Amino acid sequence: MQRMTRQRSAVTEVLADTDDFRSAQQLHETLRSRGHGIGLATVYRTLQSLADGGEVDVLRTTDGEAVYRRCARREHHHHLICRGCGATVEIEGPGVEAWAAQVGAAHGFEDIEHVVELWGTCARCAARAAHP
Amino acid sequence: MQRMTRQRSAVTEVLADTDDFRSAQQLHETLRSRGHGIGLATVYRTLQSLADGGEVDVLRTTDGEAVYRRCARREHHHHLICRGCGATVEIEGPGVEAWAAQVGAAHGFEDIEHVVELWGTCARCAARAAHP
DNA sequence: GTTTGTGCAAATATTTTGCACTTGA
DNA sequence: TCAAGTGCAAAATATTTGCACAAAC
Repeated sequence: MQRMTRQRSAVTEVLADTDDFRSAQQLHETLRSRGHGIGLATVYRTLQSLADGGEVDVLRTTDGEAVYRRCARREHHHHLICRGCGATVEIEGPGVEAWAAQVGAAHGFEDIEHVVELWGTCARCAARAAHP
Repeated sequence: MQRMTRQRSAVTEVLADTDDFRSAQQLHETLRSRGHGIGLATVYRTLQSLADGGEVDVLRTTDGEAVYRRCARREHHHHLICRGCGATVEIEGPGVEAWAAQVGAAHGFEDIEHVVELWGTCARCAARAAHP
């Protein structure tokens, strides 16, 4: 129930080529520029399916756009992301998982999920901003 | 440079009446139902201005909608939010601030900002889901 | 009286969906 | 074969913006 199509492999290939979080639109542009004919809707559908399968991480930028990334670790983890270029570092929050579950339970909440992400400006982008 | 209009006070009043995160659309509906004639655009503009002034907290739901809430504490803090009804509990992450700044700096990032939010289903919503 | 705020409608932007057509297994 | 995937255009959402008008100070 998951066919390997030309489009699906093109998407995973592009995702494999970068370490950064990218929006569906950006990925679509990249795909087109590499000569793959692919519809924007298909990019969205594929990303959603990859996300459902846990093959990519999804998160929201501060202005609500969804960004995607294939992640090295399959276990749940967190990121430090550059607002300027999307460069990403996988990080781990010591004890975050346990803390989240415990705090949630303490207030009678179920199905706890936590969002822990760090945003900043990476050294390169900071330098570029300093002397443009 | 910040006039107190009928609309602005209506918005802050509604925000004062709830402890939960609410979307601009929900707030607009509430306002209309209370008889305040107010445009949706004005609700958005007012919320943005309140957020800029640090008078309300803004965050994004998993599906990208912005939700707003007037918060008890002015200092930066975190929340445990019910996906069902928006009920919110203010929480504190012991050492989160320091941890975020330190991790960011360790990777050469500047202007570090962190997003730490817990989402779950509150007891009431869980019960409602169990026997509808 | 001037400047800021508002309403409405139109513009943006992002993501989803209906449907006829392709294609992979 | 034939269910699952795709493209395109249209729809649905969420939010922003231009502009004429109203209101606050």
